[in-house]
Amino acid sequence: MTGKEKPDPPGRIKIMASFSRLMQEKDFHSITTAQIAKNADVTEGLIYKYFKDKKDLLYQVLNAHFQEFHEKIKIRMTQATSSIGKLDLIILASLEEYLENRLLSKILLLEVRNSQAFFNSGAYEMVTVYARTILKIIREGIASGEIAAHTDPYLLRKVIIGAIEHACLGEVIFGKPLDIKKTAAGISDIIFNGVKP
Amino acid sequence: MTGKEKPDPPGRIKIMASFSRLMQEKDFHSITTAQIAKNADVTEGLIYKYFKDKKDLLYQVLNAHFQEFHEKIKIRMTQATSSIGKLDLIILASLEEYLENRLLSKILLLEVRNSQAFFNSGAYEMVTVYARTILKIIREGIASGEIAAHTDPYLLRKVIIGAIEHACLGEVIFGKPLDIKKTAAGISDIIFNGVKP
Amino acid sequence: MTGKEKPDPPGRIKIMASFSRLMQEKDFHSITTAQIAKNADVTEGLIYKYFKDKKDLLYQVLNAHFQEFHEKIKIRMTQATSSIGKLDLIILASLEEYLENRLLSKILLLEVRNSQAFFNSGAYEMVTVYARTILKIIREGIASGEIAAHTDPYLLRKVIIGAIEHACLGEVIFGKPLDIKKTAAGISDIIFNGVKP
Amino acid sequence: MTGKEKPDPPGRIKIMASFSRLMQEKDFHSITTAQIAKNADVTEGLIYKYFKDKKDLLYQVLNAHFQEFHEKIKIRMTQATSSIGKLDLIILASLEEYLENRLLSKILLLEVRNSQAFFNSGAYEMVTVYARTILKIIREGIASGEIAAHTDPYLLRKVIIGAIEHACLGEVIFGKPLDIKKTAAGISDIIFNGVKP
DNA sequence: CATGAATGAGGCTTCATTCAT
DNA sequence: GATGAATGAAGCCTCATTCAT
Repeated sequence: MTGKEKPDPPGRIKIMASFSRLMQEKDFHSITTAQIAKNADVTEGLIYKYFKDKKDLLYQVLNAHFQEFHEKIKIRMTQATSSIGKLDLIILASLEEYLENRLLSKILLLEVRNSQAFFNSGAYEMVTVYARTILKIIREGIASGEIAAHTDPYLLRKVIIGAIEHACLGEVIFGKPLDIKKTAAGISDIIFNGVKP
Repeated sequence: MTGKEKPDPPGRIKIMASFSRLMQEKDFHSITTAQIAKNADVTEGLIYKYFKDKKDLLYQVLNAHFQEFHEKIKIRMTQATSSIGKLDLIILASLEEYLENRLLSKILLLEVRNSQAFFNSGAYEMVTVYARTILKIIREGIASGEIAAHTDPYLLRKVIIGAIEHACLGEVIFGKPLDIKKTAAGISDIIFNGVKP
Repeated sequence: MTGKEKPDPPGRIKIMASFSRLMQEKDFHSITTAQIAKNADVTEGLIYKYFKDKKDLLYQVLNAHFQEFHEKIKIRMTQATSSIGKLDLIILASLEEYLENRLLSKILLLEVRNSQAFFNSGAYEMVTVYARTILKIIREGIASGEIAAHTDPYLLRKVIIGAIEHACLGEVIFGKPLDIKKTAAGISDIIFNGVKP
Repeated sequence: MTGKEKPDPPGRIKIMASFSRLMQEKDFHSITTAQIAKNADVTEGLIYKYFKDKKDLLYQVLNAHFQEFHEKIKIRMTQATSSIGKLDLIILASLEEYLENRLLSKILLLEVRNSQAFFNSGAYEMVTVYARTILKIIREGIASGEIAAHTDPYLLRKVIIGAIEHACLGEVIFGKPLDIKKTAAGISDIIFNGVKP
């Protein structure tokens, strides 16, 4: 009983939806406030009633999408018991989400890196939550002996996230289809078993 | 015998140098032609004598830097005999180059991904040459038995490049220092030996 | 018998108070209806229930403050008998009021002059009442022989008001402190006795 | 022979002229960059090639006009020998200039006071030069015994400038004609001889 | 080989104001 | 008596780009 949280005004919703739609097609810089407004069937001015900035709009939308993403990841992870199992699941789920939720992945893979500001924004926090989750699992794996003791957890995380993101790049940029299951399994195999015969 | 290659006119050189300098500090979108010109001690108009447009300037500069980069990589690779040894060297050399040549890495990691146009540009060719080099080595490794036969070469390449790029991200964006040798060795270890104990 | 004057509704009062407060800090143009409303803990819409527009709000507030101002001046003037005594008092009282009532002086010295509209507004009437009071006293002084017969009353008024206002400018704009008594006495001395030895 | 100072580009000149013209009719805030450009038969963008800001444009124009003003004042002052004679001339010349050069007086009397920024701008320097000139003459007058020893020079300056400015206000705002010679003489008489009979 | 004056399109943002509830 | 969602007009400014000289 948190009390009735008054729903967002229609204008706000329409603006966020419009922006989400546009982000699917173009990059942030190429989207103009005029387009956002027109697409939302709203006046440009209204954007600034609900968002400080065009950038603020990006962050808010990103936030909403990421929230969902992280929620799903967490739920799935309960299905695994071993640490490596969990990481497997994260790799799979991340790939799935990245590809399913093109908007999110575009923002994460392409836009966001450009702007110092982003990393100082609250939006970046979310990303780190995701990253911390991975780190935690790695440490558990090391503690439990599943992962070799001498492994640098930060570096392993870098390899995992790097592999995931790079694997999606082609899809995101060129729309090349990707066999998610196979890719996830392949990444896991390489990272956990190594490529030596 | 290409004949005497007439040297670039001073204006052209100054413009490229100026742009390179600016790219070290800011992102492409934030650099204005006015700044480029001022920084080069040249008039804005001159830029358009030598470059079709601002993007063309980016590609040309990128090209110049990448050429160097790839040259170095190739030279180093001669120092290794085994395929895995070569990949080790590539990982190390790439990290080194990325971090040493901030301009190049910034373009590669941040700018370039944003622009569809880039991938259709000649500039992207260069990147693929690098990627193909890696792929070739992987295939040699599989053929020679150094790398497990069931390995998907494309995926392995993705993991390698993903790991390298992600490892550099923090440095590039935040300026966090990175122990190159240790990082390179760690990545190699994870990918080639796996993280299982 | 104007009957019971129904008290102003709370919203109206809050809005005027809010606007007064804001005028203390910023100039009219820099104050937005949004700020006024927020500061008054009221919605923007309500402003337009009680005031025709933003300018109307200014005039109404100015009016209220000026009324007070003029009231005080009139009361004080009863304490003097000679015309020059009265003018002395006006100079002193005006300085006092200007400095005490920063809002009023800011409006009078800075805002109001900018707007043709103001001078066509009812608000300007008030100012002229003040000016007429001064003129009347000057004429009385000339009639009674206290002031040299050849003095142009309009011009003398200009000198008096000009001196007062300019003397306050520094304080109003920069917040430079001002010794009121000394300043008033000095102005009186200069104007009434001249500066020749 | 300071060398040929290259003349201002036509665009710059047209913009300043256009702005000067517009300032004659409206106040700063009501003048839009669009109007300035149209009136100058130039594109809006060009304004920002030559001026940092709309405000910068104001200052530059003010500067040009004030320079002239001060030049004239200085020349005239050489015609008087006594300090009071010089002040007489300043009063007369200032009135003349204010009324002749409506643009300057408008800026000085109306616009400029509104903006804190102005007083921190280089433009304000000029005004203080004028003010300092007056102060210097007053002090000379006191030293030479022309002006009563007990006179506060700052205050006297305030009275003089205040009288001049206030005397012009009506003309500037309403276009009421003003007999300059008579007004100047009247002000001088009041201030130097006092109004007592 | 290079200049420098000028353009034009459009971007983001602000704000007073209205109106249904 | 008051709210709050929404408007629309316009403002300032930026920038890549062109072209005559």
